[in-house]
Amino acid sequence: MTRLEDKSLYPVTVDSVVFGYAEGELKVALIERKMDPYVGKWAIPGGFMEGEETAEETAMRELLEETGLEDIYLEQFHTFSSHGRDPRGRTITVAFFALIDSEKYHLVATADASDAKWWPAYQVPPLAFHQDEMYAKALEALRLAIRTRPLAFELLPKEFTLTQLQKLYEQVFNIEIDTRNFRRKVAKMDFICSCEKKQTGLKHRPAMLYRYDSARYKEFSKENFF
Amino acid sequence: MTRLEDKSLYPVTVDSVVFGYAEGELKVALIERKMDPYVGKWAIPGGFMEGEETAEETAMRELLEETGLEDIYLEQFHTFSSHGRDPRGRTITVAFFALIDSEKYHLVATADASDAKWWPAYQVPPLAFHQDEMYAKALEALRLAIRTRPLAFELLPKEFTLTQLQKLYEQVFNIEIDTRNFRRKVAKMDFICSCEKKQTGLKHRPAMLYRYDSARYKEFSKENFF
DNA sequence: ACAAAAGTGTTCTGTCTACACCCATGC
DNA sequence: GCATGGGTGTAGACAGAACACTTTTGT
Repeated sequence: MTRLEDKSLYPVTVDSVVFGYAEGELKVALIERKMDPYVGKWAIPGGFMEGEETAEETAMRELLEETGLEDIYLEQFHTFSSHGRDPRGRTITVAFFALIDSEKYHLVATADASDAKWWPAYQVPPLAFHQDEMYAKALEALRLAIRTRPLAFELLPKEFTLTQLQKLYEQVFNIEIDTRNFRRKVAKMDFICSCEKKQTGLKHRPAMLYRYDSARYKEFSKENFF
Repeated sequence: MTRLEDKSLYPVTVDSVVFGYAEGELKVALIERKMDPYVGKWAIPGGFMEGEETAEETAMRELLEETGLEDIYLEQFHTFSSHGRDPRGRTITVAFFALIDSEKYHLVATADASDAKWWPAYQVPPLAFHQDEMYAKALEALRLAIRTRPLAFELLPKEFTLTQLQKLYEQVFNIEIDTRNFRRKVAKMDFICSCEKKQTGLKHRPAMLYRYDSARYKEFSKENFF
């Protein structure tokens, strides 16, 4: 039986591209690096796998350490093994995207980060570690995920308006959607159901609130979601 | 600057689920293990990343070593980091699926494999290393890839008939397709074009041969392919 | 002439698109 | 009453589903 110790061993890092949605805009959480390499540069949060952790555990730990985010939807989208990404040497990087209702959480810079903030998803600064390709892939993966599965709701509060949902799709896919056609389509999806109450405290006509019902979704089975 | 040597280091393996298509059936290439662990069991071909290889390079090297396959379409679909897959200890496993016209290549068992053969994709034996979950994910990834991108052609010879293409879709998605509707749909895709010649040497009416034109596909841009 | 697979059209139904105005609320 | 965003219907175009017979070749 071959021994694992005889094999090449590699440092493994886990990065998480965290998407949020606030003020009608798709956002991404980036941290400003406190340490070398790339001190002072903006980067996708992440860090080294340690001990017996799985990649998912590393992702959650690093997010908590660097941004204060917790209890967040995570999904793996690619593993990078090319050279030249980290000047200290080659790493294997498992990349995740994450989704969160960013109105609810503000980012807290801790540990390795000197700052952490939400950036507009279509105006990100140049990233450390040549993460620009990773970010582009994350956006693609986000679009695919939201087109094929009911994940848009992870970016919204539990109770949301149809206008919020529509604006979210418009942001994610960078398109304009006709309101009437959109609402007709949503009406057919009976897992998006009315809370039978309205917004309050606004200076205009209040909208009906809706919620996503995951149990009802399971009955419903279509190839494409949006 | 932190040093990479201070970090936890992990053995990395790369596995490739190779799909083929022959005799009107979707197939998968498996190897019979020559060595412990799981000696004599069937497994997805793969092995350890070595030295400065990227994951793609490892995948190609292992495929050549274990099955004799070369020059094959490869695409990453998931990275597994859970415990309990290898009795020797925890590994990080980057998984690929691969596509090949399996009529053209016969498998050759070499190195770590005592045998290598094409199995019907819907009748695979129990797999070593708890790879059953990996195989299920690979099938899902294959379906997604073929639904959204023109990859079916990787499984066919350069020149193919529409009946072959239809049967391939039927196999991959486990559905029946109406011939007339299928052909009408294909007719609209002008990147699937006639070679203006027919099959020869058959004992029945010969079919027109078609080919995939990737240059024309690039013009054509639809969200879903099939 | 027969066996075997190739190839072909029409109708119906449901979904997508385009498009403009009235409604409810706070101030 | 006005500013702000919420909410609604219809007609035409297009795409997907259902369905059965004729054609071409080799033997």
